[in-house]
Amino acid sequence: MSEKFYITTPIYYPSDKLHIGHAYCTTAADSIARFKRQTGYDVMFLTGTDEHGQKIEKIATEKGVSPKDYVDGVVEQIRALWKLMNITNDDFIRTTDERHEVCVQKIFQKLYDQGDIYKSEYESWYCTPCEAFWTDTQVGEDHICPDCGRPVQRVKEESYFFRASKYAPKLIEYIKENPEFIQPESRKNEMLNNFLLPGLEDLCVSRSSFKWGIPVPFDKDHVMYVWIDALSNYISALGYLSDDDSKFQKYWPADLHLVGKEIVRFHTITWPTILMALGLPLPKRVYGHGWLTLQGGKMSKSRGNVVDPVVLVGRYGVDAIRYFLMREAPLGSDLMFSNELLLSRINADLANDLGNLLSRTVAMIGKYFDGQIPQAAEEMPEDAELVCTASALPARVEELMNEWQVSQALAEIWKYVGMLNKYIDLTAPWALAKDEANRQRLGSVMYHLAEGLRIVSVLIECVMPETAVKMRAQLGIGDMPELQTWESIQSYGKLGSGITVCKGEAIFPRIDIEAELKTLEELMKAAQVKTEEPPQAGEKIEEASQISIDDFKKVQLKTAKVLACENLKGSDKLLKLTVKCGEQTRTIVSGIRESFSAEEMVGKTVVIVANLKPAKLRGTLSEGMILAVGDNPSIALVTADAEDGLTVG
RNA sequence: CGCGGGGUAGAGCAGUUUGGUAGCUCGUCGGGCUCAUAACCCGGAGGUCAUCGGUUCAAAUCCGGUCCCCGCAACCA
Repeated sequence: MSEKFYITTPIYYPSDKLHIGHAYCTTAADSIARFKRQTGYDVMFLTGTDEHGQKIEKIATEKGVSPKDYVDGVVEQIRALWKLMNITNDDFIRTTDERHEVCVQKIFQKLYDQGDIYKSEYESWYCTPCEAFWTDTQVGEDHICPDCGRPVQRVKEESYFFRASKYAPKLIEYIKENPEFIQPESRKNEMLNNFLLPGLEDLCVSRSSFKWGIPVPFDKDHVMYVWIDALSNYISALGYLSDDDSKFQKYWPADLHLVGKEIVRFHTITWPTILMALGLPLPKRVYGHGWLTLQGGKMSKSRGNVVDPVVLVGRYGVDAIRYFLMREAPLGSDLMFSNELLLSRINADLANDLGNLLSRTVAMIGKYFDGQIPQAAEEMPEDAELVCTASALPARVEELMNEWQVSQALAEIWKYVGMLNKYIDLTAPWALAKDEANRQRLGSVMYHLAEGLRIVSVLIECVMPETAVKMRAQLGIGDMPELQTWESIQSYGKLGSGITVCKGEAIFPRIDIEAELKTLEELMKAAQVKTEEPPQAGEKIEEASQISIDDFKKVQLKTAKVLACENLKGSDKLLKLTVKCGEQTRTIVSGIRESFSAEEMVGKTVVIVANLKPAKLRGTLSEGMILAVGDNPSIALVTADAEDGLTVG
């Protein structure tokens, strides 16, 4: 019976659609899960969504739908994203699943019954108009609501608390005795010095200020606060405390909780103390991965600098994106993202090194041997190094993958790809082909290239599953599963001769980076409503890249009449406009308040970009963009002396 | 002095644990090759390793001071 491996991602908060940072974490987990399966483990890979809480309740209310309907919609998008990214999770847990709610209520009850949960008072700041609670740091020294800017009041709320403090000494001991538990290592010290050693406070685990949560079983006025609800997903999904807990018996404790570095704390302190109270073993490892950063800063919805994975996958294919995410930086450190880095990585590693290697190999086998992979003959010195590297590679990759060094593993594989390219130069097959006497040698060279590529296809499969398939199709081994297993690359030379290769399309077409950067910039802009800051004059002018009429037609410009307009609360630059565009009315948020008052906007007929992807600005969904010229505070509007709802063009 | 991470060639990073000729990828310049996706291969240029001081025969690496960047501080992965 094979050994089990249980890996999880965090459950994501479906307040909005996910961005590439979430995709990063899930792709990493997926690559590791696939690798474990490949090397013979019985894998359980879990991801899901954390759907309760005040924030979701509020967003749903604003949109006029029930919280459940709202999250149902977002969750569908998330599932679609994982499908698009080729994520092979074995289960998808939602905290609104009945199985989860039942389980969590049992856990809560159990902790209460054994005296680990007690009733007390929770003191914080409250903003009455926003109906929101805030922490000391959130309200700042001035005690101002971070949302609406109005003063907040100090209030006390009755809450249930979990006796986390009781388990702190035991946890400190555990962390010290299990240095592998928190990774990377630097996080361990952070947790100990920052939170555990100074003394752990008990945890507020219920709220009565909002309703969108799992009810506390013995107190109708309270719903559970995030901690027990969300963290328990890792065991509720396995059927803990249910009629059938066979999965729990089999897979718990988790082998790896892969989490973002900002939630390491909850996974290495909160979660373990809950597990200790339940008398359950702790996860073997919690790994805090880094973030995707943009221009040195963190990507976040509120900064409006999110990168949409769907756009990128649509343009370059899922494997290119998966490769970039896994290759560009070690899992533990931050990963700098820019379009330029992405494109140059795709070109250099995937198009030039790997894609071109496959292409030239298959072409030469076609040209010199009618497409039949020849036999390897006598081994020459230059072959030996290749064979030696290839033979050692699987073990090396396995070692690195087992330390979650996906990036390093890929680097090792690419060293071998580099060697194969160099091997072609060294052996100069085109020269060998000129003399029939070299036919055996030529065949040998072709064989080593084909076998090398087969091995690479197996090694990269966990990160680039589609590419592995494409490579094998071209190598003519697509329908030979025995040549695709991890086992099959343990010894060099499993590839038989006489197999017919099949020249196909370039697996990674080379990208014209300069042109593509411009295109991408446009796409990203389109996906991300322009807001407060219009481009600085003079900065962006350069020569605008030329576009075709078809490109232009993609932008739907329409006339729209401003029916109503108000200042957007919480902002000093934005106006919220309600416009009529033909049959429909829509809301548009625009950063023109420094130039126009709300009153003077009403009644104007302006030109809008009608098919701009909606985006949220200061909490309000903006469904379009108003065209204007110049900079604040002297913007001029592009107005039209015409009906609303007409197409401009 | 809240805690943690970082400052190494034009860009992104490794090297710091166990001091001893500063390395990788991209870019750039020159050469080679023509099987291949203007790709591949070879070579060159480019760094006072943030800064000041200390220890040492020897410091990117150890110690201390200063400056700057980033993250965490009850939940944006």
